[in-house]
Amino acid sequence: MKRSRATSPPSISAAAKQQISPPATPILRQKLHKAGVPKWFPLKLTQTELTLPLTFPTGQTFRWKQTGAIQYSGSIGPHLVSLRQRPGDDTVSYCVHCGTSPKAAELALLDFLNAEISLAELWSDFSEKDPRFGELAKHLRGARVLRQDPLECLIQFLCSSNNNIARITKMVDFVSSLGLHLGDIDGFEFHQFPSLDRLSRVSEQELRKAGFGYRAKYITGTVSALQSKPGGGDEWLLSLRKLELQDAVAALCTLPGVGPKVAACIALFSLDQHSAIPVDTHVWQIATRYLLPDLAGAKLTQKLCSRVAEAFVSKYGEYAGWAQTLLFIAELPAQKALLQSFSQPIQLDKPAEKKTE
DNA sequence: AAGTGCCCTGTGGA
DNA sequence: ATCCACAGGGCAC
Repeated sequence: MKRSRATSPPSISAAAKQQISPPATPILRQKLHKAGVPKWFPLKLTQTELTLPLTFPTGQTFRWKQTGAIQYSGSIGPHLVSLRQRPGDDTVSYCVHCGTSPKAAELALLDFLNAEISLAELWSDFSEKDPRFGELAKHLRGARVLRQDPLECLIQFLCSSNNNIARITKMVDFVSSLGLHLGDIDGFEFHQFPSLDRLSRVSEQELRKAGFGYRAKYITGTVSALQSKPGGGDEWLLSLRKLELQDAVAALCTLPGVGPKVAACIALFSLDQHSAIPVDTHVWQIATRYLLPDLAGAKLTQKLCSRVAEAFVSKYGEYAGWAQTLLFIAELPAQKALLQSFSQPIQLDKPAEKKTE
C-alpha cells in the first residue's frame, strides 16, 4: 500500500504557498506536548464504533494522511490531531498537536467522527433488513461516515469528477496548502482548510497551472457563487443541514461543477443527510448485483440513478447512506480480498415496484 | 427524458 | 512507441 505523497505535488508555486494574510483570529499554539513526545488520550469510542483503516482511507476525505501503522492525522478547524489504534487494544486514542485547547479539540474530533451515532445500533438494524450485513460485520465493524466541514467537503468533491484518488489527493493538497500551516507529521504538511475569502483569491489560471484541468473553473465559480450568498457561503452551506435531502441536493446542484453524484457525497459526508446515496459506477455495480438484478447491464442514466437511490432507501431506511457506504467499503480491493474467502452471494428481496409518475 | 461529445490529466494495457 | 480507454462527473447542446 503506497502513500499518495510518493509523488510530491509538482508545481506549488512559492507565491501560492505563501500566506496572504494572517487568520482573523490568531491561533493559540499551545505546547500540548513536548517535542517528539506526544501525549495520547483515550477517545470515548471503542473499536466497534470506530476502526480507523475502515474509515479514513475510504474516499470520504482526501485530507487525512496515514502517519503510522494504524494512525491517521488531519486537521479539524484550527486543530491538528492524530488518531491511533493498537493491535489487541480496543480503545482508540487521540493526540492534539496544536489547536485552541485540548478540550475544544476533543469536542471537534467527536463531532467530526459523528460520535453520537451508534454504529452498533445501525449494524443491528441493517442486519435485520439484510442478512448480508451479518457476514459484513465480521470485517467491516467500525467503519463510519464522517461529518466533515461542508466547504471542505464541497471543494474536495469538486475535484473528484472523472478523476482518480491519487490525483484528487494531489489537488486537495494544493488547495489545503493555501491555508494556515499547522505542522508536519511523518513527512506530511498539515494546513487549516483555507477560508472562502482565501479561496476567492485563487485564479482559475493558477488552478489550471496546478493541474486542476477543467475543474479549475468549478472551484472559482463555486467559490464566487458561495460568496454572493446572503449571510456568507459558510452559513449558507451550514443551513443545508436543516433541509430535506432533496432540497439540500437541489441547492448544491446550483453550484457549478456540482451534479447529483457530487451533491450526494457532500450531503452524506458533511450535511447530516444520512440517507443520501452517491450513485457512481461502483455503487451501480453493487446495486445491480444485490438490489436491482433486473437492471444488470443497463446503462446508468439519470433516471436509473434515482431508482438506485430509492432502492437503497426503501431497503435500509433513514441511514441508507451509511449502509451504502459499508457496502462500498466492502468492495474496496483490500476488503474484497478478505471477504471473498467465505462470502457467498446472497439473493436479496427486490424492492417494492415503483410506478413511474 | 435520453443520448452524445467534450472537458483536463495520468495511467495501464493493447 | 503510440494510441486509447478509463478513472468514484458535469455541462451544453
